[in-house]
Amino acid sequence: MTRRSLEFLKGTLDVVILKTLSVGPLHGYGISRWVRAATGDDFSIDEGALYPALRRLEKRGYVESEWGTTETGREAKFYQLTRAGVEELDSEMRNWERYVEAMSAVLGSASLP
Amino acid sequence: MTRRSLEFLKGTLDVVILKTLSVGPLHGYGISRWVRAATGDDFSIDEGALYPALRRLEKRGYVESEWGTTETGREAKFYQLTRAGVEELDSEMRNWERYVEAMSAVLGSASLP
DNA sequence: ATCGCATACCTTGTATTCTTATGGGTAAAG
DNA sequence: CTTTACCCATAAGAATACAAGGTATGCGAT
Repeated sequence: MTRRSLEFLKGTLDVVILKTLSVGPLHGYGISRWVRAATGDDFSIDEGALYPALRRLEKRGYVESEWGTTETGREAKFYQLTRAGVEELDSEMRNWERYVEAMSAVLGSASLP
Repeated sequence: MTRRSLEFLKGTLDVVILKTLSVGPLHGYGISRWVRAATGDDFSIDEGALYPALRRLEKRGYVESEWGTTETGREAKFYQLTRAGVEELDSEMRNWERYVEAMSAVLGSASLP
């Protein structure tokens, strides 16, 4: 059976991107591929969401960009985390964990027999 | 220290409401209180989100409403799950679990030392 | 008695963020 | 030479949550 890719819950894309960049500088397309691979196609970042998100993150000072050349010899804009970005990632990850706990508290409770 | 209430990720409010109603029929204010209690104030449903959400769910046939009287003698609109609502809850809960797994796959991976 | 508080409903406006659609361009592979 | 993979980007649209405000009732305390 075909497992459709999940839609992103609004607000979680940023932390996914930041986390991906915590491995090292990467360009948009690379981020997209990394995420898809890491999640077994469960997450597939649409480019219409990715590039605006990267600009958003840059505007907020969480990432910096620089044009460079990929391993395959193409021009690409490489993004890397700033110090503020590292802190933001840390903060958002804790937030996510707390969110999951809260959801568990609700969804895990007993319902009617 | 003060723990601010978490913002809802868009898309998860519905499943929280449906789950709350799976315990039994309840009115809006009661849902709000139940959720706050169950999550230790981590989730606090804003009324500007709750009532539109209930209408949305009713429009989609996942809940039905009926005016009644609360234990405290007030008029209140009681909502209860429909059969379709039960299925939707089930579906959304599985979806949520899959989402958490995908997020774990990303956030749990090793980053730079 | 009346004041405030908790209870209960609702609407409007605003902001954010994702999706869908669309567009451009280069290089490698079939 | 045509398709696939690589790479960037914007615009229109939908969806949803938040903020803020408004209405009204019953109850306990002053």
